[in-house]
Amino acid sequence: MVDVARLAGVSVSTVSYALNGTRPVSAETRARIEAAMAELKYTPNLMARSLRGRRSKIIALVFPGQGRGIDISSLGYILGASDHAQSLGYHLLLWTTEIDSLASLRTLVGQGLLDGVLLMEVRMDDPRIAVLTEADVPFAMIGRTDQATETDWVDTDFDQCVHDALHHLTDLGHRHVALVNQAAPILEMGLSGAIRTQRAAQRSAAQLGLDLTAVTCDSTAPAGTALINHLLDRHPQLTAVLALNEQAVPGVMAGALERGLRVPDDLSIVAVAMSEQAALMAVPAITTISADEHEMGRQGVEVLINRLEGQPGPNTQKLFEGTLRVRGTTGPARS
Amino acid sequence: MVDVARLAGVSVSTVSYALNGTRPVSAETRARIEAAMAELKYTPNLMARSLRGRRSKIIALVFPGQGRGIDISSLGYILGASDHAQSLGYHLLLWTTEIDSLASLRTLVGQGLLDGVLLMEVRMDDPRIAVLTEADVPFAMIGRTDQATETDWVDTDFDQCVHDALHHLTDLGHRHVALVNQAAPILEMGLSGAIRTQRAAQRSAAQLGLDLTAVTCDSTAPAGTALINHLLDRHPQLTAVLALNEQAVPGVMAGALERGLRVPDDLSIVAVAMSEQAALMAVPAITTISADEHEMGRQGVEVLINRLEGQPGPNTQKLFEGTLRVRGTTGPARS
DNA sequence: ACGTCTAGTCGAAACGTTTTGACACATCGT
DNA sequence: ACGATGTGTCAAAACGTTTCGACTAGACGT
Repeated sequence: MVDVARLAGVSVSTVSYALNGTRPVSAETRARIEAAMAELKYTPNLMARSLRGRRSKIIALVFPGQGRGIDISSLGYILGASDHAQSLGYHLLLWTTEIDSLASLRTLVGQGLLDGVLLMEVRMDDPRIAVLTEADVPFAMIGRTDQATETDWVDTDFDQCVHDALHHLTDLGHRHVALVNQAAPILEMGLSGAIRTQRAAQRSAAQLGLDLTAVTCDSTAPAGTALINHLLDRHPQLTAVLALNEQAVPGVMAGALERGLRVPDDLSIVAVAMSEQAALMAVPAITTISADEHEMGRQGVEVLINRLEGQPGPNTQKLFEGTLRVRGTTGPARS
Repeated sequence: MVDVARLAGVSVSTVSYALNGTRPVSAETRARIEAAMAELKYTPNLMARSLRGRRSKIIALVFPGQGRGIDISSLGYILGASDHAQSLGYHLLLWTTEIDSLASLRTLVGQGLLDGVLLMEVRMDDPRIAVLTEADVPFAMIGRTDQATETDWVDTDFDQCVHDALHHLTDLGHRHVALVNQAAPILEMGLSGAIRTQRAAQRSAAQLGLDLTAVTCDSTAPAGTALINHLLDRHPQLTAVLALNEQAVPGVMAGALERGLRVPDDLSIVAVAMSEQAALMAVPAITTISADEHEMGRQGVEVLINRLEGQPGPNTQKLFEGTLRVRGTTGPARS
């Protein structure tokens, strides 16, 4: 920058003003400065800028992805967030350590590297919020806590998803439905989507007069297979499955087939919050109800950056309705 | 840091020495400093450190993920890289803009924010290398270019994968095999894995006396379905498919089933570089040959950071063999 | 003709570290 | 008893920006 200033015959501060428009600069001076920058291939140093200006244009996406295995929908969120961050001129740091490691989160935000944080895999009572509040780091969430009034978030409308899914099944004549949720440890630690789905399913089932059996299932295809076998042994009257477990669903289908059941003739399946891609990979393609993950990731970043740059204002909270896509795994209940 | 120094009754430089071990500090002084740091909840500021020390401990993972849709194996690489970066004390920046946008890459590395770059989706002749070399930014690749002697990389051994896969099919009596590769634009732009697979397949087929039909296919299940129909119309003698297209494979299976063909009895399928998870989601589970993506992502970071911190030395280049996992989609050729 | 405003520019201080050179003191081999 | 070596500490310079206060010159209203 000193070189640019010298070459353009102005002071460094003038170069800075030309760069940021902080103060007016005459047209001819600006032209000389720009020429000098081009000639020297000058790019502003982000570290110095951040150090002085105490804003780094870096946000972190906190994604403790290990507990659940890898699902495609997660990648959708991540890519959506990353794309949008870049288009808004931000850098996206990916932080994948386990959710319980609060110390590492504290260190991360303490380093003064981040302008803000976007939280994924939110729990109903999420200890990370205290850490971030204490460190005074702005944040937003993809997902929401139990009392989520004072925070910014985007989330899937699980109530609506579950209700519409169960409604769909009821319309087809199903009366006995199993909810295949995430793995037990995940429910125990209170992952928001899993808990909300559970609650919504119980509520909707009661309302629709359905018999609902709620079970947990590890996030692997084999676990799904084992589970559906166990489930059908115990509850032979079951004709439908509502699943919040992208990875177990194919296993459930496989298990049903192995038992000689046809999908959807003998067993209907509808998956909540499963990605399009995963749904289309199965044969038959899976009936799903979910919100667009890419868009949600995008909006998460949008909300966060709005908080960073906008005036204080009230919290932004966006609920995304899922669209029911009836594909090949739901049909009339066998009589 | 000034506060810590004051509280501990030493100078800032001494605090710095205690922090980094740059110079000896007496045990009692160190204890006082540590107490002061704890009391003040001091965390070193990364921006200042980077500005002065000209190393940021930030690396970027350049992952132009949009061209191909989203596949699970990609997420494996990303998570592997992210985990390992963190365990080595680095931050991982995710950069997802399109591969052709060299200008944006130039800007990124020009900002002096990055210690190094890890490149994914490498082309046989990759223009990004020139950009990085010119900007004098250390880099490593997951994948490799055509003449990859002067660079650091980790890559799947596509030759071995393809050869073993075709060998497996030959052993089962297959003589007429189709190679279902990535989408045409991806091959045209020279994506390394796709090109290598193509070449290796042709070479191995010739060697094994196989009749090989190589085709491209968009990365979606429906495209796979359309393709296999077209393919079987034209080449009814086909009994096996070798695929490098995680997302099309389920579509290929579905298409075959719709035609009344059984898998693997009438059509065998083996997928190259498909993730475990995707393979297990299908029914029957898909026979694959692939390297561990998580481990490769990990090693990519390892190699990069080794270059950053180690002495100059020769280039590190690691080829990962794929392991053949025979599952439910390969069987004896129908006679 | 006088103060007031705005455009345009500059020099210097600040952001929070690391690193350099210098110094004091003790230990050691001869 | 003497230089050499090693340990422990400090003050100050640097890293590359942004921003503050100050200044000039012209325009404007009265």
